[in-house]
Amino acid sequence: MKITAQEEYGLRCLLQLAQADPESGLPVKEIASREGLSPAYVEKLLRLMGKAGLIHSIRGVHGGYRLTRKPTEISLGDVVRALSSLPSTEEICDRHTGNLEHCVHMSDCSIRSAWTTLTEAVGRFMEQVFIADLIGPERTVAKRLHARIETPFQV
Amino acid sequence: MKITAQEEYGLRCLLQLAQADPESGLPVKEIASREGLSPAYVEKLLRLMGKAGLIHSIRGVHGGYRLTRKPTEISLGDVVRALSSLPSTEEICDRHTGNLEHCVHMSDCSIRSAWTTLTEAVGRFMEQVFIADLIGPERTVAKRLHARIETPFQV
DNA sequence: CTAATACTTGACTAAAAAGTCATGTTTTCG
DNA sequence: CGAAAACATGACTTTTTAGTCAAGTATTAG
Repeated sequence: MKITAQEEYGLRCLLQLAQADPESGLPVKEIASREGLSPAYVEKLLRLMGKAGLIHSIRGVHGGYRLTRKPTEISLGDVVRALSSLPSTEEICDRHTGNLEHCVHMSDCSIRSAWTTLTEAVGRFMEQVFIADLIGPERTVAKRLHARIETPFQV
Repeated sequence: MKITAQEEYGLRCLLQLAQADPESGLPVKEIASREGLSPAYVEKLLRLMGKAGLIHSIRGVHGGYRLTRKPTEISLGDVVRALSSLPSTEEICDRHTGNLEHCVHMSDCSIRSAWTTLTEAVGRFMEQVFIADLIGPERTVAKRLHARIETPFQV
C-alpha cells in the first residue's frame, strides 16, 4: 500500500500548473525543469491527466498546458484516479483470484470488510482535499488539512 | 495507491493459520489448496512473514506453519509491513527524487503535508485492527471494524 | 535406515509499472 | 514560406514486482 511514482510526480506537475498564470499556460520543458524530471516523462503524465479532462493544451510557439477547471474544483481524488486508481474493493476481489477463475472467498470474505473500511476512508479523504488546498507553505497546508479533516480515524 | 498482491495473499494465508488449530499447524500444501494459490508462492509469502517473526515452522512429517503470537496480538500493520510496507512520507520523499539526487521540494513541500496526513491515518487504522478482528462472517467483521473506528475521516 | 512428508533457499522467469525515444503535427514569428 | 517552439503518440527499454523452479535439509513413521 503505497503512493506510486505516477501519482506523486503527476500531482507535482498539476500543482505547477495550478500555481502558474492561468492565462498563459506552462510548457512541458518548463514543468520538467522545475520538477527535475525528463520532458518525455512529464509529457506522459500530462497525457494521462489530459485524458481525464483535468488539463488541456495549446500547441505552437506560445503553447503549453493549463488546468481546465479551477484549483478549487479539482480534488486529490480526481488526480489520483487519472494517474492510477484509488483502491477499490471490487478491484482487489477481481484481480486477486490466485490460480482460480473466482476468488475462493467470493461469497463471504472477512478481509473484504477490512479493505472496504480502509478504502472508503482513503476515498473520503481524497475527495475532500482540493488542489487549491495544497498551495502554500508546508506548515500552512498541514494546518489546513488537519482543520478540514478533524481527528481522522478517531479512536 | 493500492493493496498489492503480496499484501492480499499474505494476509489470507496468515488468516488461515489464525483459524487453524494452534497446536498442530498447517502445511503449505493445505494453505495453498484452501486459497487456490501455488504451493511455491505460498512458501514465499510465508517466508516473508516468518522473517518478520509473525509465524514459525515445524519441519518433518507432522510439520507446518503456526503463528508465533496470538491473533489478538498481531495487527494488520504488522502483516502489511512484513509483506511490503506501510506508506511512509520519508520513503516517498527519498524515492521520488526524479533525475536529481534530492527532491526539488526538499525544504518546503506542500504535497508532503497531504501524504503525511493520509499516511498517518492509514497507519492508525492498520495498528488498531488485529488479525483476531478479521475472523468471522463478513458482516460481523464489518460491524466490528466500524464500531472500533467510528466515523473515520469524519466530515 | 529408508521412504515419505514437509520446510528452505537462491536463482530463475514472467508480467506489470516506470520511464524513454523517435517521429510527427500544429502554431507562430520573421 | 521556412524555421523554431511546443504538443502528440505509439513503440520501445528498463526496472520492479510477482510468481515459479530445482535442488536441497529436517523429521518421523515403519
